[in-house]
Amino acid sequence: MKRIAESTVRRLSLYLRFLEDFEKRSIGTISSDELAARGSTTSAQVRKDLSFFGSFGKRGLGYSVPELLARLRQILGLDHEWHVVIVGAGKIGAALAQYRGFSQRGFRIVALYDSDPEKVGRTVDGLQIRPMSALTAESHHHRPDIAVLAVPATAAQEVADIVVAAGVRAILNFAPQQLQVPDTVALKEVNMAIELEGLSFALTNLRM
Amino acid sequence: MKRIAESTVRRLSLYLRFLEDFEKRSIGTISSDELAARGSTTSAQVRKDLSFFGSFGKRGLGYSVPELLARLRQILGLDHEWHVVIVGAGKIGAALAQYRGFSQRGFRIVALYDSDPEKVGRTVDGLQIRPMSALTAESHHHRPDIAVLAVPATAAQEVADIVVAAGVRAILNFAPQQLQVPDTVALKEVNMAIELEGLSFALTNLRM
DNA sequence: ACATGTGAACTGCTTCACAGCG
DNA sequence: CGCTGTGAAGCAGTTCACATGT
Repeated sequence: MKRIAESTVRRLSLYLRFLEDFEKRSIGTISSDELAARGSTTSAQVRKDLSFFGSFGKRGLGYSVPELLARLRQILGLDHEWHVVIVGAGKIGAALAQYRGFSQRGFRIVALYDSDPEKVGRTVDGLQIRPMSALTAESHHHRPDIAVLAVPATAAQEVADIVVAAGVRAILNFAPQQLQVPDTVALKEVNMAIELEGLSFALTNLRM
Repeated sequence: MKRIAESTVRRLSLYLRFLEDFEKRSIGTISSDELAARGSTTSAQVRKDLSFFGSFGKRGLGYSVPELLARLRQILGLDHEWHVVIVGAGKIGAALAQYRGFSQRGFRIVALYDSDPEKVGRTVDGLQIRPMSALTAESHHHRPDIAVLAVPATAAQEVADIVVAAGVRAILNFAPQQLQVPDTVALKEVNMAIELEGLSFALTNLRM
């Protein structure tokens, strides 16, 4: 299979959301034009994105909403449950643990870790915070697929090494620190300060 | 001035961080090669990125760390303070309000709003939560440049319209909802569920 | 001699435009 | 006839390679 651009995958996620909405409104068929209008893209882009994975539409008619929905879930790997561990039970880690959007799409949070003895043992949304030192051993049982890092920048690389050694194959990093991981591990960085700086740049350079 | 790619701006933010680190370690001069090694990019990329804004280096030598630092701050618009309002004082909004990374770079949080009367009046990190209904009037006083939205998806567009009408010219949106704003307003979307789905895709399609 | 700054080549994503099929 | 699926064209971002300046 050909390599798929990250931008394409992002759009597939968006199409999935729009289709869920169309399904809720009992719309059975949708054209690439209508899907495009909902995101801010073009019908050609929609068709091209989907064409990497097969031919799901009917010429002259469009796409069956339930069928395309099922296909997209399958393509994105959302047709089964993923096990997620969150490392760092500070404000952000705790907020993520409680975020409904995750469980809703089959991301099951199997454990929450923190190295601070003060926090260990407390409960967040029905999940007891476990000591960081237990992560490796408990991973044999939980078999996490994805680790979400919400730790201080200074600890991030060390934690990343630990979760990778524990068998995690994907990392979502909220720590403001560029991580190094083997290229067998998928990595996404979310850096709120960098987003704000992008806005600062836009404010400084766009207008005025 | 030529249009600058978003990817370029992101890298400038990274260079800024690396330079701060070099400065802390009292390194006075740095080559594009050394900067590139720190991010995961190439020296040509570093030089090209900087070349959009001028010639800051000395041939045969490299870049002066303090000088390039000052230039980057200026380019990114970080040489003065921005006023930020946060809308939504739930878990994520509260976590953002307390996040040190913002104030550290000159983003001053001037107000925190919520429409829930239960939350209004409480204090988060020294900031009293104000009722959403007060946003427009208080904006005459606070003059916010940037709004951070941490509200439910269903409220996001309505809130965006309100803050735009109140004079905000940049929005950082954490709500899982694609926003429509006039093209005079800069917009960044942070969607954690979409990042996770990108990892799910990678796990499903990379290996196996 | 060495590292920058930059046109030129290249790579890859997006848009176009139309043939193909229901 | 309408809308998909897709090669081809167009465009934007990255990499190359070297002339230039210190």
